[in-house]
Amino acid sequence: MALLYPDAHCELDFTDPLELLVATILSAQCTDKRVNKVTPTLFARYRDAADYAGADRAELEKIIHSTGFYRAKANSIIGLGQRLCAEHDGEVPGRLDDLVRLPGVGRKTANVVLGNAFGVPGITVDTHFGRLVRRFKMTDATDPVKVEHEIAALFPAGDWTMLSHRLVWHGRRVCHARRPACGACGVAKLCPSYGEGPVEPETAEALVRPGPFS
DNA sequence: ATCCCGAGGG
DNA sequence: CCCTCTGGAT
Repeated sequence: MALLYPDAHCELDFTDPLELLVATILSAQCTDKRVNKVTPTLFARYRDAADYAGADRAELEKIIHSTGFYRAKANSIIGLGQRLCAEHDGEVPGRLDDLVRLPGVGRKTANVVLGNAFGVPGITVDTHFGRLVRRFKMTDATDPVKVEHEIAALFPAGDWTMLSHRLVWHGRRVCHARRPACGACGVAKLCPSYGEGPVEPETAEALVRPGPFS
């Protein structure tokens, strides 16, 4: 597949596994700009897993407050530090099984870390990606695992980490949730949702209508 | 299925 | 004012 947006990039450009992991936890239900605003302070204050493990809860919450869900995120991050120290020698594990068991780390976060910090090609299905896929009717599934399999079948030997970045970017900047910019979309003509305005995945017709990949 | 939570856009 | 934001845990 042609690269639709050559300038697509990951705003959270961290190569350090721990920083990337923490930043990704913060990014839950939160825009990247707001995450980027707190990470300099955060990473200056806490440098390794032990720092997070022994963090003062109130202080940590204050630093990450503006990212929303600060209580749950602080819990996750402190618990994360403790678990890394107790079970992983203070290092971020590079295996999916281990990552997903960490507090505050789900499938999406784990895949981001694997792909970007460990170079493991993986598909990252997030809210943007999911919406885009449903609109494009690559699948009618909301199950991330099923979506990942569909994507894998469409792009067999590609760089899935970069592919995820590009499609996430596309979902964010073009295929908006509320009012998609179909005029700026390179694949609008291939999209079954195009021409009838915004079509939400819940609309049964959109799921039944034949598409280019069905 | 529901909760967690603040910020920014239309 | 209402919706959405690179989710995860219960």
